[in-house]
Amino acid sequence: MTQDEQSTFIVADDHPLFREALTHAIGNCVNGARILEADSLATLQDVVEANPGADLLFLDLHMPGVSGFSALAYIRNKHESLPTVVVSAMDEGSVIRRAIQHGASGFIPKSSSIRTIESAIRAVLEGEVWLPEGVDLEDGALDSEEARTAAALSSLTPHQFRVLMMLSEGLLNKQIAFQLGVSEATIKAHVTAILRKMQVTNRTQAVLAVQGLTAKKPELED
Amino acid sequence: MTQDEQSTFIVADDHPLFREALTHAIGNCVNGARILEADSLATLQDVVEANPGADLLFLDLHMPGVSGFSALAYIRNKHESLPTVVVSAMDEGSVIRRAIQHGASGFIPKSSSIRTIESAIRAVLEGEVWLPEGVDLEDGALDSEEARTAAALSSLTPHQFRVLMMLSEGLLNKQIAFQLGVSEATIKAHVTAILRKMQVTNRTQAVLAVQGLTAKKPELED
DNA sequence: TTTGCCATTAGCCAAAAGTCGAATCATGGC
DNA sequence: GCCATGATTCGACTTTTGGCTAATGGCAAA
Repeated sequence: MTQDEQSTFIVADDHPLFREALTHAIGNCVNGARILEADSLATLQDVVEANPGADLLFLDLHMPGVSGFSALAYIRNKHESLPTVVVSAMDEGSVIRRAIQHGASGFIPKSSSIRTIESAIRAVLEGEVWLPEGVDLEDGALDSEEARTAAALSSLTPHQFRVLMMLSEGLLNKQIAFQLGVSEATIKAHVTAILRKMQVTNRTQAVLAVQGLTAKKPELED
Repeated sequence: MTQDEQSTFIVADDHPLFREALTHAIGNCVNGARILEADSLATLQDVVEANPGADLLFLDLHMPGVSGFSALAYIRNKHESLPTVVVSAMDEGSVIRRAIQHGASGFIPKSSSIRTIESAIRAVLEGEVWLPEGVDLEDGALDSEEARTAAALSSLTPHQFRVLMMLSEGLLNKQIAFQLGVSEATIKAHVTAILRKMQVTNRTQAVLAVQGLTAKKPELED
């Protein structure tokens, strides 16, 4: 139990090479950093739950098991004390803006140089919000529909969230049950709870709500 | 049966004011144009089916009953002789590119001036592909997943397509049956045919495929 | 006219989805 | 230690889905 003072970082990305690069960058910024890696939604949840006091999470928007802002919205609302930096290959302004609106402390395009990444890490560790050059946030309002979905997501338990992500892949209850190693009855119970919390009446509507958090165009009004 | 030589235009947009503006613009470009209007998927289908020889269709990407490129892909593949110009408030390059890839003969941002719109109409009537200034198409390849979905959509009958769009709103068979004024058995027959043609095994997967045609980000690879 | 295709419906059946109530288990507070 | 809370689990039951067969009428092309 000799718990020392070192910082803990979580790197969630399904690309091993990129995880390594990020790990290096972190090492260059912080001495003796403890770095935990996750390459899927399942491991990410395990790591986050097991390390509530982690100092910073690096989160890719696209990993096995989740896509879009679902994981960001879920984790940010569940663990408000865990600053999260989004790391993504999509560097369009609208994606960056939404990431910040969902609570990200920064946004690092995957095309960034090591030098840039390191300065981003340093900035975020000091409590700043780091953005790529040339990006400003203008209005800070999240689409109300999207905000409602994000709030609903954050009310889900870890298992429920994972089940919802699997529903969003079009899987049957039976398939989900098999993959999670529980009975179909358990999945049904989870689904019922999900539908209730998301205020929808069937799985298709739940999936549609989640899809609204997947990277998409801002729909301009006329 | 005194069929004269006048041109027929179809304007599909749920915004009456914009339909009127477009109608005016068309009138300024073509003498004695016959203009048919549609404000929803249902009326659009009726008009298109009833006027197979129409000369040009103006199609909004967002109307009651459809969203995204579904209607464009469906109509373009069903009625290849009907040139279609997409009219949309979303004027990002990726949206324009995909519209053209789905067979549009042009793209008119709703923010365009009357003058611009008229020159667009003239260009398209002469067989050109009209784009906003500063947009070029670069590569012309449609995402293969998206192309497969588009092909599947075009194999649907009009009723099947409408049912699929209603599935995509999360409606029950019973609700769809009520709205269309037919029995639930009919809807079930349609759904079965839809699943077969789209090569999926349940309605959620069908809806996910359609969602892939809704405006979304190009997912960059790393 | 004959031949398809489409739309419509019914009926039957198996599978999947969704609801309810209840048992178990862990965890944190008193 | 004990209790309350909430997460997870599950079986039983009802509703919805989806597949299959079969029959009807309309409509358009060969």
